[in-house]
Amino acid sequence: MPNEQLTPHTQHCDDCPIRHRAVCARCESDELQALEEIKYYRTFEAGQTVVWSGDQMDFVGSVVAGIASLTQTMEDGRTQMVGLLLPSDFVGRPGRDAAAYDVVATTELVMCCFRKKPFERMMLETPHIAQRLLEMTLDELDAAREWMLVLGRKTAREKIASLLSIIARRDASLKLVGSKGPLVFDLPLTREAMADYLGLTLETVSRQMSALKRDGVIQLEGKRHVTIPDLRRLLDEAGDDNDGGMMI
Amino acid sequence: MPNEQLTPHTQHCDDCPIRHRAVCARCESDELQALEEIKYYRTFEAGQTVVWSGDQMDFVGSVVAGIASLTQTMEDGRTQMVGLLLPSDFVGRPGRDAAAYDVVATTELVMCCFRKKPFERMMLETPHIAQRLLEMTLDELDAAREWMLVLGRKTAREKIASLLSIIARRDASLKLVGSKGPLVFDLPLTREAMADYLGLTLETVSRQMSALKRDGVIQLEGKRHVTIPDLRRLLDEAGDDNDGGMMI
DNA sequence: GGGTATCCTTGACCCAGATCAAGCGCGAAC
DNA sequence: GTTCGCGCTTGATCTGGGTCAAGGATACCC
Repeated sequence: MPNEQLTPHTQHCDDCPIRHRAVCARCESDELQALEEIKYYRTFEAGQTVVWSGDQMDFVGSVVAGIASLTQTMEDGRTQMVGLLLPSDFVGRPGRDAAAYDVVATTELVMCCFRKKPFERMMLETPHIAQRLLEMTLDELDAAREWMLVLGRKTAREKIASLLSIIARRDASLKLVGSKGPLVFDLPLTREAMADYLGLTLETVSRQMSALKRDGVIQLEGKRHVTIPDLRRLLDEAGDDNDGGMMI
Repeated sequence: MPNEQLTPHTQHCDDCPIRHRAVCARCESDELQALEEIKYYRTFEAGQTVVWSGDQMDFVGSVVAGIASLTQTMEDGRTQMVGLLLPSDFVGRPGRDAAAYDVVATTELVMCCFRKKPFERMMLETPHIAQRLLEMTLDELDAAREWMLVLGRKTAREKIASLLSIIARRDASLKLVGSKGPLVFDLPLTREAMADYLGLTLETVSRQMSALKRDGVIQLEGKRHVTIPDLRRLLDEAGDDNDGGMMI
């Protein structure tokens, strides 16, 4: 049963929801047209694997709607999520054949894919694409490094608060909500996925979520619906010196 | 008292030791000449800070010799190293004014700096530079993600083994040593710096180094001089499924 | 209605690594 | 020589988060 919100975007770049944020953000209309010729859409259900680490990848692409995760696994089964892919994020690496990570659809997912070879050719000819990809990759590198601080030095409580504030912020930015008033959103991750992202066990995630609820930092309805009455407070709990200015 | 090895490289790009690996790797000779006009060298002593997080940065540049570290600090003093910058690695982000991290010289350090504004202008005109920077940034992103697995899921012993194998490998690649025979190198990091990189305390680092020595995985002369009799063994200890093929 | 599967919570206990503390080795300064 | 300081090691103890185990809540299916 395909979600109504997810199906309409399978046509023209002009009315694509990620038009101004994805790799194609800087493209002129003729460049878009060229992209349109090598693109195709794919959808995945929650839980489906998009690519397996080590597999041949003959496409790269953008997340149009939904959330995917990038995961690394050790032989003994320990796993670490190394990236959360939100709408407009880029998947795959031009110039590389095999996928370096497992990519899994965390929610229902729509991707705009480009055949790899033609895309690589276009990158050489179209500076606008390479420029935008560089910018996005630098942003991701910053995010990865911020996450290294979370993984290496923060307590379980701070880790949870960090994750919640990241999700709250990007949610507010998508909904274009001002920074005033309580933030409300649905957690797109299971407790286990949160644990994999934070380098914790799911039991610890559950306990700390309960603790933050008990202390009034968050409110929970059901297991997934979260209200943040005071973002400032949450950011303090996360240990961020950051003032929470929506810097997107 | 400047080190003999470090001074000679302050002249022409042609005999620069990182000519074929740095941002300039793909540049033609005319492009190099343009770069040469906006470049200057700076040297730092071990322990000196190159830039403070948040400070205005009016240059970007490459590490020519020595090692620098990228560090993030929380208000309460907890610190996490988020990158180890080796010769040819790039420092700074085009299009950003303020430094996002502290950059500290871990050993004596030589940097080839470019004035930021002219460099940014060149990047737009010279695809070879932007292309190479993209490639390097993607590599760094992979390294950061590999490190997220280390920080999030590995034990102290595995963390130490992971760090040693990274240093051993890049050292072998610089010295162009074959993968046969024991690897020998000097640790460029104090125990405290290792701890900051690995998300551990320096006591734990010390204990695990002693344990790896006791178990014959490494040999130590003094505190810094390390011999790896069997790289395969070290990689097993690191929990890497990786077969250690020198992929540089 | 009952069965069962998934996701989550909570409790009891344990252990890897943090913390606190003492002391070693060695080079530099005097 | 002695003293100092720094980087490191090692021991004793503590504790945050892991592990093991037992349910609870909700949804779906028969």
